[in-house]
Amino acid sequence: MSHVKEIIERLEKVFPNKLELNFSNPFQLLVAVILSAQTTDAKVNQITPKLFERFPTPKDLAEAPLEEIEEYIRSVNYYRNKAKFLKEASRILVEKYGGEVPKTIDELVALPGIGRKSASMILYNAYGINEGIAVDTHVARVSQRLGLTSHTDPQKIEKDLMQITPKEDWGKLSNLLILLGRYVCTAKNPQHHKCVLRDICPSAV
DNA sequence: CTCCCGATAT
DNA sequence: ATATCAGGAG
Repeated sequence: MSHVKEIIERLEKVFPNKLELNFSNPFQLLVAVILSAQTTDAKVNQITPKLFERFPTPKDLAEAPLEEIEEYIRSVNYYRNKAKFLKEASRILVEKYGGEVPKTIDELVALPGIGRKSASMILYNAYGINEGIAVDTHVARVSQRLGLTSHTDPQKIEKDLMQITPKEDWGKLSNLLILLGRYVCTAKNPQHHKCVLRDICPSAV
C-alpha cells in the first residue's frame, strides 16, 4: 500500500529535485536555511547575493558586528534573532568545525537557528546525505492530504514518511513534496486539476 | 505555549 | 486593515 515510489516517479517528471534557495556551497546553504524560517525562499534569494558577497566565509560572519549583519537581512522577518543565529552559528563553525558545515543531524541541530527540518534539508542538499526527512509546512500538509500520515506533529510525520520511503529517497521526497505544496497542493485552494497525483490522492475531488 | 517580526497579496 | 507566508528558541 506504499505507493511512495510511484509518487516520487511522477513528481520527478514535473519538478526538479532541488531547493529553490540559491547557494553555491554548504555554508551559503546553511545561512539561507536559517534565514528561510517562516519566510519564502524567494524573499531569502532577494537578500543573499549581497550578504554572501559581504560575508563569504563563516569567519566573516562570526567577526561582523551584529548591527551590520542586521542591516543586510533586515527585510526578512525575525531579523534580530536570525542575525544572532548567523553570527553564533558561524562562530561555532569556525571554532569547532574548522569553518566547515558538519555532516550529521545532531551536530547541525546543536547550532543556533537550526532545527530538525533545517538540518535534514542542509544535509541532503549540501552533501547528498539522507539522514532525515525535512518536514516543513508544505511536506506536512501534502503528506496529510495524500494519506501518507494522519499526524500533525512534524516529528511523527517524519517517522511515518521514513517508514514508507526507501532511505535513498528521503531527501528527494522532501524536495519534491515542498514544490508540490508550493505550486499545486496549496494551503488554501489546492489545484487538483494540475496535480499529477490526483488519481491516487484521497483528497482530490 | 509565547515570542520573534517584515513584505506582499487581498 | 487584515490575511498570508511558513521554524526555532526559551
